[in-house]
Amino acid sequence: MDAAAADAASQSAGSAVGHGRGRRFDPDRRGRIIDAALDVIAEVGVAGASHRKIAARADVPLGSMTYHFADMDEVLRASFEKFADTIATRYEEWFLEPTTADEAHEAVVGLIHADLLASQRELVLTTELYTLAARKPEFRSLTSAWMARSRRALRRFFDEPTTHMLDALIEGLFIHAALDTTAPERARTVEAVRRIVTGRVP
Amino acid sequence: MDAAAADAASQSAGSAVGHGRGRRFDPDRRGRIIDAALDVIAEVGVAGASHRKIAARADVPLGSMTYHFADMDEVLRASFEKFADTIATRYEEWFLEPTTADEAHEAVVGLIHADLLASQRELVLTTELYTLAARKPEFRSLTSAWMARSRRALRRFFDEPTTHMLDALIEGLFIHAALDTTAPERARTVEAVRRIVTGRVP
Amino acid sequence: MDAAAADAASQSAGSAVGHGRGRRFDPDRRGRIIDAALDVIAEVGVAGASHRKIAARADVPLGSMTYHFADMDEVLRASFEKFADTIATRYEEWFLEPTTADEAHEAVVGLIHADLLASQRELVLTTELYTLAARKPEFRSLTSAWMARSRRALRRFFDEPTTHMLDALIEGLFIHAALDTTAPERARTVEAVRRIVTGRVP
Amino acid sequence: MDAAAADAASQSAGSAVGHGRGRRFDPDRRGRIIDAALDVIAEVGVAGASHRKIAARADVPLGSMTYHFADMDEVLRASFEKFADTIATRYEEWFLEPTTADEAHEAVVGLIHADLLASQRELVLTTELYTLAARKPEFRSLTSAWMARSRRALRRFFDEPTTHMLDALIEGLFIHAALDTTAPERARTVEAVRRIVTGRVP
DNA sequence: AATGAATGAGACTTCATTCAT
DNA sequence: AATGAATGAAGTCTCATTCAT
Repeated sequence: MDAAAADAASQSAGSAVGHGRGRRFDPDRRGRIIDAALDVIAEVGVAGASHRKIAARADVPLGSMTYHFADMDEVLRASFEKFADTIATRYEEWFLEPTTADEAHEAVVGLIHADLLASQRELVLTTELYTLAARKPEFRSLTSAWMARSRRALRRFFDEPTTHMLDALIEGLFIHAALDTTAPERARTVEAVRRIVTGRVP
Repeated sequence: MDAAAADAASQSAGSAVGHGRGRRFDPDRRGRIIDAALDVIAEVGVAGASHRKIAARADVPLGSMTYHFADMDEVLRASFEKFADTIATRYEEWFLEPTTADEAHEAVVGLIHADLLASQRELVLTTELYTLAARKPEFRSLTSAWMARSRRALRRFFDEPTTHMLDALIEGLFIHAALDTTAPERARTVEAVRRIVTGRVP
Repeated sequence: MDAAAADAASQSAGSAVGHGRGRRFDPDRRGRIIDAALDVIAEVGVAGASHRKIAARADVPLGSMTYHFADMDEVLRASFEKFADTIATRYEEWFLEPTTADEAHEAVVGLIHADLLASQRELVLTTELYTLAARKPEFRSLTSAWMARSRRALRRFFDEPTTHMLDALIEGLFIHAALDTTAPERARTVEAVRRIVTGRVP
Repeated sequence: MDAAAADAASQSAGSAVGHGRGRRFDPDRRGRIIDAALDVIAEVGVAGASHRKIAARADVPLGSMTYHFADMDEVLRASFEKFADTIATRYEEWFLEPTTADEAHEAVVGLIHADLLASQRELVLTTELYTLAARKPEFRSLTSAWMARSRRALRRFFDEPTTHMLDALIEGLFIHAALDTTAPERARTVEAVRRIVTGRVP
């Protein structure tokens, strides 16, 4: 279907405009390549992603890949930049709603048990990014900035140290929920968050 | 190297004649391939690992790879099995020393700030395994078993729910310490652990 | 199941006899290899057949292949020898029944429209043998002997020249029936045989 | 046809520069690969043919093979398409000359005893194609179309049923002549054709 | 007599990148 | 500015055969 669509497009473009060359104006081709890259990575991993697959998915000529991005690393960087931005934005929006610390507490629990856990795609992309960042320090600016935004969102409700602890706890609960074969218990999440949040004085 | 291995083999064979089914020349070739695979993965990632590279590193013929492992996935599975076992064992040993909850508390903090953080290799291998597990459920038995062993080690000192929370907190602190560009503060780790551990009653 | 069966067999042999070695008495191992080879060739062609596949199908150790047969060509030769013999025998039996030329005429038509056409396996093996014989003269002794037996069966009812013509006609009708996408018409077969058989004088 | 078109294209490209899409360096590379493939198949069979051998024979880089053909099956299909077309064309030309049924009768006999039999290469390629068609229905469109063209050539001289019978007889005589170790007798061929052709009334 | 272990060669295929246009 | 064609390198995997037992 992708191929057929491409054919149809180039043919109709050819007959209508009489230009011979494929699509002339494609203002967001770069953006489409990035979206396609994330799709491909979600499906086959950074390990399995290739110029060809991404180009095919984006319905873009293969030569276009190296035209827009010097090499694969640049594709990865741009893609994960967008991914981290998307998730961080969602995170921020998630914490726009609550107004009290108690509501924020609820929101944190919900974050782990409702939202993120649901999406296989985002779990995979997140761990792929972590792997990249673990290996290549230049990707840590992405993870670092992402964490900073997460904490800023929490900071509205909690003091600075609590924010850090809570952010780490969320991370750990999320990872374990995702990679453990036994389902997490919500009550435990509630309690853990409570301990971090209210444990201020011994 | 081949020569050395062969020598060793023939010697051990010599000492225990008629042992029965011992491999003829290279008794631990499988094991050496696994070690080599972990080295290669640590260096270039699952994405960059290949039969060729692993075989070269293990100093075995290329054909030996698919003789010992049906396909790449089997190599990965065996390698990460060993890796997870190694780390889990170390974790257990780490918690053999403390005898009181307070000492255990210290040990937890030390775990994050002293030991694991130090090793780039282990950070990388851990995230690679997480990525694999995120994508392929069959790898989750590894991560799941690993987590179970970690919790069992903690269980000597803490009740069941606290064990779970603490384990998740450790995970999160570890990940954030590794992927954040700003160094973690030890005091915050101490305090976070304290809140989880002593937060038993509101 | 093949694997399971093999396991079970070797285990029970081991525990009952305490011999350690795999099956001791396997008087018709050669024959089983040949049968397996024909199965494999029918499935994946001479092109796709390999020692490994045949050994696996025969439930025989790989090393057993080169023990019983010097090389692949010998396997092929023995296998097609058996195949040609099987088919020729069936052919002979087919012509044991008719007693008059008219009945033989019927039998010829039935041969093409009922029997051989039905079996995909035999069609495939036949063409594989023809291909082998076309390329390697040493396989022509097989095809030649097969044809001779076919003609001898027909010779009971027809004179020598007619026998040759009829045999060729049967071959051609069979091939065309098999490789044409439009089904053959029985009436035409009947008429063709009639012309060959009764066309003795102009 | 491919070859002709390509030639025309490269010539016109030379005479009318800027024609647009002419291939850059090797206008009929695809065609040359096909020819090489037929050579290789004729020599070592479909079983022995490989990308490497064909590429070497065509003097093109190995990577060029999968660039022009998605996989080996596509190479085979294109090659046998060309082969069947070549032979069918020759067949048609062979029957362009005779004008009477008697001359056609002569031509049929000559076909078997003079022309096709002579060429080991064509015998081999023919049986290889039959083998392919026997196994894979998608190759039967080739054999089927080939037969249809043969019959059309005969149809000029004989009625429809006779055409079918004659075509099958030719096939059978050809196969048997090729795969029998005893040479066929021309007189018998003459007589067989006569019986089919003149056998109209009993 | 028989076989499990082992391996180098080579199978098909995918790939990132170059190049001429 | 943009791209279709092309290719050498490397990918995974299968194979026939050898070898020590």
